[in-house]
Amino acid sequence: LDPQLWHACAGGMVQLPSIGAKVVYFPQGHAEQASTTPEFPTSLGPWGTVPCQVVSVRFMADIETDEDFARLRLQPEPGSSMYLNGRVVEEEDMPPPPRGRPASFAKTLTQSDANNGGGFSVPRYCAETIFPPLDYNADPPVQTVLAKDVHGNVWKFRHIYRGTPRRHLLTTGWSTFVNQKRLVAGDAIVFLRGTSGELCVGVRRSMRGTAGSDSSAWHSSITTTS
Amino acid sequence: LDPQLWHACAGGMVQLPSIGAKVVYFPQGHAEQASTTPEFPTSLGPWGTVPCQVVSVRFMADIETDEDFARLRLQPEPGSSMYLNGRVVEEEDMPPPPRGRPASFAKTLTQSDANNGGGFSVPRYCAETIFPPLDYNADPPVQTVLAKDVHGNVWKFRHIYRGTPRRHLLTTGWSTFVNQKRLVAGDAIVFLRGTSGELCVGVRRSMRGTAGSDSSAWHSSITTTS
DNA sequence: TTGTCGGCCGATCGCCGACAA
DNA sequence: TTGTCGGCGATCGGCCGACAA
Repeated sequence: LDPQLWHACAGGMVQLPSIGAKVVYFPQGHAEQASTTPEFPTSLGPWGTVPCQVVSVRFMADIETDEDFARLRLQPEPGSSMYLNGRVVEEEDMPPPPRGRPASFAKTLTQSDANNGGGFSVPRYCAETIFPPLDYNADPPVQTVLAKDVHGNVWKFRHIYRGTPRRHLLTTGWSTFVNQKRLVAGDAIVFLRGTSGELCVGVRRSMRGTAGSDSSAWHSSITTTS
Repeated sequence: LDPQLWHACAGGMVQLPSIGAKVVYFPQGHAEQASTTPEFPTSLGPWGTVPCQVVSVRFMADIETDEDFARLRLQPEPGSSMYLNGRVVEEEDMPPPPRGRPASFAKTLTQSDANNGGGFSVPRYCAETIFPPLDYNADPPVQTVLAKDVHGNVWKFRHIYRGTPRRHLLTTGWSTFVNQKRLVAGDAIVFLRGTSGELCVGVRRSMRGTAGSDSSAWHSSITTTS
């Protein structure tokens, strides 16, 4: 999964430790998610913590909801009571953290965007900087836009520039996308132009609703050490 | 669950032993359904069987597919190696097996029945003997038919007698039923008039399709002794 | 008697510009 | 610049009798 798209969907508040970073693992954070209370070794660190080192980071997304999450593999530090052995673990081939962020744009869906029968009102900035260039000499200016989601599925949208005053809209293909992704007003959509030039699309769901559901409500159990 | 509706859905080929009947249990039959191979006591009866007596029979239906099944509680016979003790087990309050079968009718759905946009062509015999009496003086003769499924849910159908030549049809409400129950051509529908006079409806799905699925492909592991 | 078909009518979907925030 | 609305044309669901198996 493309780390750029992952970060664009996760939002600017989300920061992940790099490979090799020293972190502190709170088993209690995971235990609160478990259905049965697990047993912990008695001698842990202060407040039941485990000093660790990040050995791998995987960017993933829920197959159902597209919800972003990351799987971090941790190696307990030699000094800790949880230290197992010094075996070498595989590192994922991950591009160096991009300095200049790729061109991306996020918009929270309005009622008109989410309503069936409506299209998607594309903010001008998004259409002009993220979407493929549109031939404004045509009447009306129209093109087909292809965008790949986190699973690699390609979605097809009709992008038209029309109305008085003129505005950018996604029409045909949009309602299918909304229905398949089960988007509602308040959810956000992310468009991103990758370094390879291809257009990607992601979703970020609003908080209300799925609390108590299966795959939601995960909170980080890791804190980065200074 | 009404035993009459259960038998109507299961079909005439299905016979269940009565309470108190002597049966032979084949653990191997169940073992083939298990994900892991279970361990059996070494000294079973011939071919690994267990002589038993039926102590309870429960008529049940899958909450998702309406598929009929029965739960039989067995007591190993005192002579068998599996005999545990002589404790009394509860008997379900079950009406005595009805001698004269209640009025019921089953029809395999045609393409026209299962197609969206189509209604359900009611065989004359079913309409005249199972459905509530229709006022043929009205023009057209129309009534609302209510039928209860295995879960107690009530379904509403518009029953009309029309066309040239005249025939009985279910129109409004039918497509909703087909969609909710996910019926396709080849599946069967059962109408039954219970002894209390109320109309019931059940489904019997065709064999092809769900093989390999979760709740299907159960075969009996019990044989009645002579 | 009843399965399938085409006709037809109404409901819904979805594209459009008008307007105003 | 863009969110919402009413209009309206295309499509679809679904009720109908005709016809034939």
